[in-house]
Amino acid sequence: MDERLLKPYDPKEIEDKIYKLWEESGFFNPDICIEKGIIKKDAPKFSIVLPPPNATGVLHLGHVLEDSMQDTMIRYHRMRGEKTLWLPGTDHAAIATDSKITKILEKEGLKKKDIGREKFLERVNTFVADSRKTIVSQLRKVGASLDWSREAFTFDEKRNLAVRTVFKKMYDDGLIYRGHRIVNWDPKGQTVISDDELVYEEKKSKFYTFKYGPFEIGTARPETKFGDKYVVMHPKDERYSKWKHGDKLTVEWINGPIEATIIKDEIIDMEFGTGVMTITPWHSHEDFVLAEKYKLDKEQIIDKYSKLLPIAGEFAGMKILDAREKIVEKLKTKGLLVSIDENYINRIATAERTGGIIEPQIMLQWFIDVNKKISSRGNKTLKELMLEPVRDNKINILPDHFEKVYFNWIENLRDWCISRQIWYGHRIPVWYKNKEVYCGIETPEGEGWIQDEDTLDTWFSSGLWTFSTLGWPFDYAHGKPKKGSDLETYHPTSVINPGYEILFFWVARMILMSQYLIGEIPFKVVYLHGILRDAKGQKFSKSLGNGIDPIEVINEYGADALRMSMIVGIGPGADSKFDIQKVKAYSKFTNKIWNAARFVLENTKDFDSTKETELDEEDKKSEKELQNLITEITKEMDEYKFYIVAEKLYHYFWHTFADIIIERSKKKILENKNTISARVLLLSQLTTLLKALHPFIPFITEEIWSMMPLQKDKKLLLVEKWPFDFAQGKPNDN
RNA sequence: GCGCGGUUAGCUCAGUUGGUAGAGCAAUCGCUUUACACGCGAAAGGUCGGGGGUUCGAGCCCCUCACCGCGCACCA
Repeated sequence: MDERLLKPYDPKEIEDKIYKLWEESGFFNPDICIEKGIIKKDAPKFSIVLPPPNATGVLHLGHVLEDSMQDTMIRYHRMRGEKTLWLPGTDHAAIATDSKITKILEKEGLKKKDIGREKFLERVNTFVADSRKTIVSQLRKVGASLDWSREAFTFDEKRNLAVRTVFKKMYDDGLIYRGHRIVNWDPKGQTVISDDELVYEEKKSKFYTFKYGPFEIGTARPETKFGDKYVVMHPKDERYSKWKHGDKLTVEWINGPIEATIIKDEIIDMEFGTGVMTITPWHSHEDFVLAEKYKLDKEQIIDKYSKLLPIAGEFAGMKILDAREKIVEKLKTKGLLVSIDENYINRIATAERTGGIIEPQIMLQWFIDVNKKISSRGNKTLKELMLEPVRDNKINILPDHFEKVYFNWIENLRDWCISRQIWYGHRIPVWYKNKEVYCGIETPEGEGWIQDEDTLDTWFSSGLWTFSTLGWPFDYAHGKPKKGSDLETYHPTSVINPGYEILFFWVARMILMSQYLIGEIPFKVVYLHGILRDAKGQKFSKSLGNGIDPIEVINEYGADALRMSMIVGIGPGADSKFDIQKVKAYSKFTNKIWNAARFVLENTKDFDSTKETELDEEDKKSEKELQNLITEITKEMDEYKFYIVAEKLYHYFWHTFADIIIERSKKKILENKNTISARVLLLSQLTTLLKALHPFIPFITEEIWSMMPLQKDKKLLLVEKWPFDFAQGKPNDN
């Protein structure tokens, strides 16, 4: 017997070695599989692009969950003999990375502004390069069978070209425009962010009621009220029926009298407060809409640094939070304060990445118009292009109920603000010279052109990921992928497997970009996974200090055990709790497999299974039972029910193969009765089970496979055939 | 306010088209049985959140209530 089996199972000893073996075989690359005759050239294809981890940090357990699922799918399809591509990459994560480096600099006592754009970007690039190396090595540790020859980065040369190309096309189609709109300004990060990057926090705050001429108005933000000169009420509110739309009156306000205008609009909720409000169009989204509707004046009150502007008079230059109480004090002195409600719950918008309190501002920014009809796409809007494939089931979202969530998001979608005032990211490919504006893929010829300072929302480049990774440049002139390119072969991809929290950020944007640019869906199935929490059900976070390094877990229990714990019992879209006990349990399972293999190999040495294959009745029955299981799980694999398959295999291996079949064989061998039948069955079952288990626990199955006394042209288990004959619709005979 | 999940054994969760409730972990009892004590065997544990309905039959379908979680909108 193989010496390796004499020792107890130690994953640490074999996993790195096995991964190297796989990598050296080249079989992660489908081209090599075809070249070496492993996979037929005309085989069906199966492709997944890895959701690129942010190049700001290290892999966490949530990544491992994602990677385990995808690797399981990829390995299953590769074993089915399909042209299987799993494409790796990392994400430059513009804002997240920019703010991370800014924080690191701050610790060194340096300010972004002081070191300048160029130096800053150098720092970022060094950091990102390191981070990417770490991530890549971690992915190997998990056993991810990614085709490293195709590794991409959302901010490398090719992806940058893709970004510029798409930007220009959208610009030429009039989908990208620059304009003054109300946006979410993050004073802390000093950039604009999109609606999706907001996080709302509920906070108890004071709600003030002030006298405003004959009316009483409420506000939680007195510091925005300096320029309020429009009083809005519901046209049907009888309390105010004596006032007509457009009436003017003079009211005493913070810094003296103001001429106010009455506006009647149904936006007002008569039940709320006094049923009267004043508006601040520059710093409130709803007020802005109203101001646009009636063409009202808009005036800026607060600057980019959250300080009051000269309109605030004596308060000018003060930080808004410092000014608030003082303004209230002044109004009180003037006899204009009516009441203060201390128990008001305010929802405050904050920036996801920096935590800064958002100040709505009217600013000149770049947007993508989601409601403009696109002639090259059958006069459909981007909204429609996003909606249709999901509605028409060309794209299947799992679990199903997220389709409703997706529709709900699209219905409420506004134009997408894509410009950011940070330095790290794809530069907007627009140049200015005096009043001339040039948008192009390359820098314009001639002197004096100055490029737009802004960078793009990181999700702009992420949105291109399914196709920017597959053989860009694209045949732009014909709007088609180039012949024989990866794009033609592997797009649309088969599955995308992100967490549901980025359904809008990413999945929707990929559908938008792919539908618009190449007129094709980016993927057929969206298999959403849930959030992985700690054993108590809390989110993993730095502030809680509950992070667990996956590499430490792998070092202790093995990647197989960790992977198994991430698959079993975790259905699509379901949040799950990480419990080290579960990993421990599956490390026992790998140990069990190891020992069962030891028994089988010990009892089948010098045994030629090809000679005599007659099984006795009970062994035939067992063989049939396993075949039934294979048929069952093959169907379930195709239905994305990995969480059930993994459990069934676990259960069969342990409680049927080990507990019944091995025990029965001991008796037969001991009594020297039907020993051939017993041995044949042991080998055949182990062979089938190793294959079926390989997508889930690739390391240990590969290691045992290498010791199996099978035919001479034995391949790596990685590329062995899945034990089901799809042509005949029944399990393979071994 | 609109919408979506969840509530099943002490814990974590499965439960496919409705047909006498399942797994893992934990806990109990007994085992050095020659692959494995990271083991083996045995037993124990649930009125499937409450109420109502459809059905010969409901964890599963319908209605309703409660609690937990999430998304979106409003928030003067």
